[in-house]
Amino acid sequence: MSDAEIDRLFQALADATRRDIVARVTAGEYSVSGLAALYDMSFAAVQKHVAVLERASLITKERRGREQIVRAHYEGLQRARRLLDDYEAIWRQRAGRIADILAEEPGEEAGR
Amino acid sequence: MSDAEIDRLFQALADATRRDIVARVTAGEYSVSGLAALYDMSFAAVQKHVAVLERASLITKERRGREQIVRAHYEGLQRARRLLDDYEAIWRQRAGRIADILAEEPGEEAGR
DNA sequence: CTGATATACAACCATTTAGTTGTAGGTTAC
DNA sequence: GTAACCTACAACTAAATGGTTGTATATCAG
Repeated sequence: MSDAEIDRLFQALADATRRDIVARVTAGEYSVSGLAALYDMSFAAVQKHVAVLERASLITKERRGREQIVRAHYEGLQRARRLLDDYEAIWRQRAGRIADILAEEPGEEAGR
Repeated sequence: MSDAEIDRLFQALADATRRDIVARVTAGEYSVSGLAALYDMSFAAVQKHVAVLERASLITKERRGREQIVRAHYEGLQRARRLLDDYEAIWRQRAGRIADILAEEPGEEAGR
């Protein structure tokens, strides 16, 4: 996963409207206009938010007649969560090292 | 946790340099200038990235003499991860509902 | 005290973002 | 076919972002 992809992923999540869209389409299906009706902004603005989420692989669109059905793309969300898990792993690793150092007998060279 | 706080959290993670800073200060201690030496940009630019991470509660700074020591703030990272966990919970809930619907006996009113 | 180091912050610039309105192209209903 | 609806996209604006340089302040070494 490239830096640019990860950038897009977190950038997409850094907006309350977009997070709400993700939550809603995760729970059920919505058309773009169905989503647009929920927010106090223009259709075009919501359409742009949907486009940002799509580029971030957090949702997918599928045409059904004249509507475009928006669905959550579970994998995108999973990838974001795994990245944060990786940071937590680094943290736990460090916590383990500190515990090791503290467990060393006093008088020994702690840094060696 | 307010929308603005969550915005700041994900926004802070949406930059490769800042993610690298988080990873490094999670593994060990760095001063601001110690971090700045790692990247091909001005000290002031790195300082700004550190400020963004601090406002997002992903790191803390502590003055030690003339240096400012940067440390990871585990709680901030945890909060981000929990938010993504919440989305996954919504997903699983939906997956459960779908399984329930599929499990209903054919002939019953599925929508009722 | 002087000089070097570490940080903070203001001012500026280019680019991106989040919103708007307007226009155009398909699809459905009648 | 015509009207209504859904979507796409261009063009514009205001504000935020990511970078720069320059200046000021505090700390440490000698």
